[in-house]
Amino acid sequence: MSHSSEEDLRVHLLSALQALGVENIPSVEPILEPPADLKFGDATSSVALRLAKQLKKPPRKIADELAAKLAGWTTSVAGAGFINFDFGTSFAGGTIDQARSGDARFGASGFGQSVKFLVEHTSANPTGPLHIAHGRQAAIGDSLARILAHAGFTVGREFYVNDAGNQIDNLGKSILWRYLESKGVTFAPETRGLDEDRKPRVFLISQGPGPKLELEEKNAYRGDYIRDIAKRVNEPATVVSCARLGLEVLLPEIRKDLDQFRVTFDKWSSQAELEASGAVSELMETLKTKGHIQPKDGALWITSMAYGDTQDEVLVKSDGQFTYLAPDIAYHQEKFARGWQRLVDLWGPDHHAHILRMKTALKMLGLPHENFDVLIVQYCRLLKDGQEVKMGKRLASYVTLRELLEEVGVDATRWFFAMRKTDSPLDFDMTLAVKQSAENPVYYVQYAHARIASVLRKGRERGLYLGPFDASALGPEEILLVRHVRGLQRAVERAARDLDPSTICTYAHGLASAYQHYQTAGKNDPAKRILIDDERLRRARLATISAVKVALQNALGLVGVEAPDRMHRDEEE
RNA sequence: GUGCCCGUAGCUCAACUGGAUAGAGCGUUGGCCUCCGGAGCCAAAGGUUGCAGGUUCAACUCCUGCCGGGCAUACCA
Repeated sequence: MSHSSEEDLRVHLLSALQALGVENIPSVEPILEPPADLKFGDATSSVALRLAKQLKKPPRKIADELAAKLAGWTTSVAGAGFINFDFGTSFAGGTIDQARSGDARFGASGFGQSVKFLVEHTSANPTGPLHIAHGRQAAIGDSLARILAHAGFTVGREFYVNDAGNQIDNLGKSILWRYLESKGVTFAPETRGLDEDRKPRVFLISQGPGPKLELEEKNAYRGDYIRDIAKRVNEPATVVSCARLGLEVLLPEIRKDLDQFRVTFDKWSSQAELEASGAVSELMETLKTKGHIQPKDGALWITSMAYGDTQDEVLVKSDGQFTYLAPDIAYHQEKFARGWQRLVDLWGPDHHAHILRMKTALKMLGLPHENFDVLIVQYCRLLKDGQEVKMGKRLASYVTLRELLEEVGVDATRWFFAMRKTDSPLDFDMTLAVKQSAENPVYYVQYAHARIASVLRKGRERGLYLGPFDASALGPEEILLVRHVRGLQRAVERAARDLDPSTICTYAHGLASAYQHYQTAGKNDPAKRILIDDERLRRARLATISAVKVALQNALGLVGVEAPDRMHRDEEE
């Protein structure tokens, strides 16, 4: 019982291996692993399987020999030759203490070694309200930042504001268009030339006297919010002044939505400011000096193909304007310059092809491109009444994040977005989420937390003692639960390593399920009730479930979901 | 054409980077509330992990080749 840590076991196991005459131990690592199933024990080793060839003995025989040399440890040999270790009740008791005293920090880890890790996400064009695809990016990006921080990284969260470029010009034109309309100016469509798809380009042209405005129809923002902003336009109205007004109105709205969604940022980086600082021009000079720029057809291209990219791309258009790529490269260069050691961006699937381009550009600049990752957050299909709702910023009808939150709530929305791997498309069935909200998986986890809170509450109401406990009173059912609790740290580390918040959802659901099973067992068997008369057992059980409560609360917190102490079902009909 | 991603139960997805009997939810069928919250639990049914080879003690996982699907391949951002 004196041996309680994995480190101790590892040391013993190593000497046991040497005693068996094993050479080159690194070749059979890992010698200790988490068990495939928690009922097997606290740790497991499959070295015997890997040593069979080297030692020319059957795995089970090797396992038996190893186990015999591990005096003081509770071992069992199972399956093809696995050695399982049971660390006993005092170890479990220690985990409970850690959970209860660690509180919000429980499950944290030194995995990240304080490496400075910057998460850039959402970065929606400030040309309209956030819609569902942005919501998914925000949910995943924010959860990822929370997870990385818990895993021991020093984390920054940044929103890149695309407040320069064509789309801002189109925003200004769209507002001016609606403003002029409200002043009685009429617009007539006019067809001119062909676009890249060989379809006619249609322009809206202002008629009659007064200021002239031409707006390509497909570039027009048409939402009602444009009309609302147009009502606030002051003279003299220009495309530039309208664009500025649009940004002044829309950015705070975006911020407000994200705030309500429990998503916060440390910095809002402005593309316009970046360009004004001269960083983009400097970047162009650097690339030219290094010989990575080539003029073609009046434009300036980055010769990324020479660095293994699949194609070159334009940085400066023939009209002298930057494409989005030039400032974006400068922005990433700046992130490293500000001291961030690892970068992760969350992008929409339409940016897929640009991952390689950005990595190549960073490589050309001599920056650590291997420390730059992009998560493609796949589109989210919104279903309503069994029909797919078409989305798109330039369509008049789409569902905004705000509308979604009003109908479904923050908790369910955040969970739903985080529960799937980022790279897989997601079907969000709104009708189901609203009408049958009780079946949403997030409630299952929250319910487990509320049930624990309820039992603890009952205990207090009856004046029962909830303090220190005797770990030796922990039974197999409690030990199993505690092993689940202890798994939080590992789940956090995995999620951080894979940059995948869904790992936490899977973990939380598993823990909730284990708890529901545990508590329900007491329904059929009074000897298994938590609030049992036997004080020694009762204290140990209350301590166990309060540790489960901490783990559930922290796991939910990592994906931005609240852990309520009470839940009330809305009666239907 | 090229480059990425994906084929696992009727449906939506897991499977802790190569380990033990491939697991959950929804749906279907059958049980469980005088009792710590039934938003729950238990049980049944449902699988040749797209196909064919290969690597090895061990393959959903790695390699090769097919088949099928998705996305991307603008002087837009």
